[in-house]
Amino acid sequence: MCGRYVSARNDHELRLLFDVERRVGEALAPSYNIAPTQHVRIVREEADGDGGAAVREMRNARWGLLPVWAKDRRMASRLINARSETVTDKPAFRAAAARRRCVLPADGYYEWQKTAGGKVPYYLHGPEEEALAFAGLYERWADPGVGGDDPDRWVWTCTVLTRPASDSLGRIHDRAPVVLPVDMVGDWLDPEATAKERVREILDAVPEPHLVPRRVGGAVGSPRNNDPSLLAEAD
DNA sequence: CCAGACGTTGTT
DNA sequence: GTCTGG
DNA sequence: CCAGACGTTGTT
DNA sequence: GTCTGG
Repeated sequence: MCGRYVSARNDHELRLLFDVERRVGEALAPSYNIAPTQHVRIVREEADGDGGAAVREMRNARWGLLPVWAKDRRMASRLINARSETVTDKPAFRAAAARRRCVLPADGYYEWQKTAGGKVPYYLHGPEEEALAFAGLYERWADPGVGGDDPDRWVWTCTVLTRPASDSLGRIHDRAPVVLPVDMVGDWLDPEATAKERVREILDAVPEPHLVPRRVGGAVGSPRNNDPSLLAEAD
């Protein structure tokens, strides 16, 4: 699965990598230890009302989806992942699966392998440390505790899709994030693709990612630790 | 009809 | 919001 | 995901 | 043990 990840490139590099036309909101610092509920960068497309090309934008969102009906923020930390097998049907996700798909730019993610001796953290990353595109969903949640004219009323939230882990990754953990190949990002973000069958078709076409595991130190456990040394191989 | 859930992971 | 369970 | 808290009363 | 916060 994916409960902690790394997105260490700056806004400028991500804009180039993901063909982002506009940046909405303030730049976000790179992070080597993103935890649920924190702000992350997402890439999405805003449909052009006149049938023209959609505008691809990058903005910030909180990690942990809040469906429109959530009464408060507490649900978010349990909706950090959505199973790709059922995402088009589950009440919490299906509206977003049809109309609010996004990508979460990443470099890799952390996974804790359960062993007899305890939990062992790994960092899983792309070959050649290439950038990854996690398939995600987002929502705009109206905070009932904030007045109707306050811009803080609208909270953008997001979640990462998961899938069964491939055999090699399965030795560490049985679920993995859905990683989109570069040439599938456009399909995933297309706001015109709203049919459940089309969304399923795209997901079913995502190939198994080739990710490289690296054992890392225990410091990654605390979200307060956040620097490049977290990625270093442990002995 | 209204009330209550709506999710994932992991562990048992 | 929408579905399920009572 | 892991880490860290987990409570009340009353007073400032 | 279980929930909340990051």
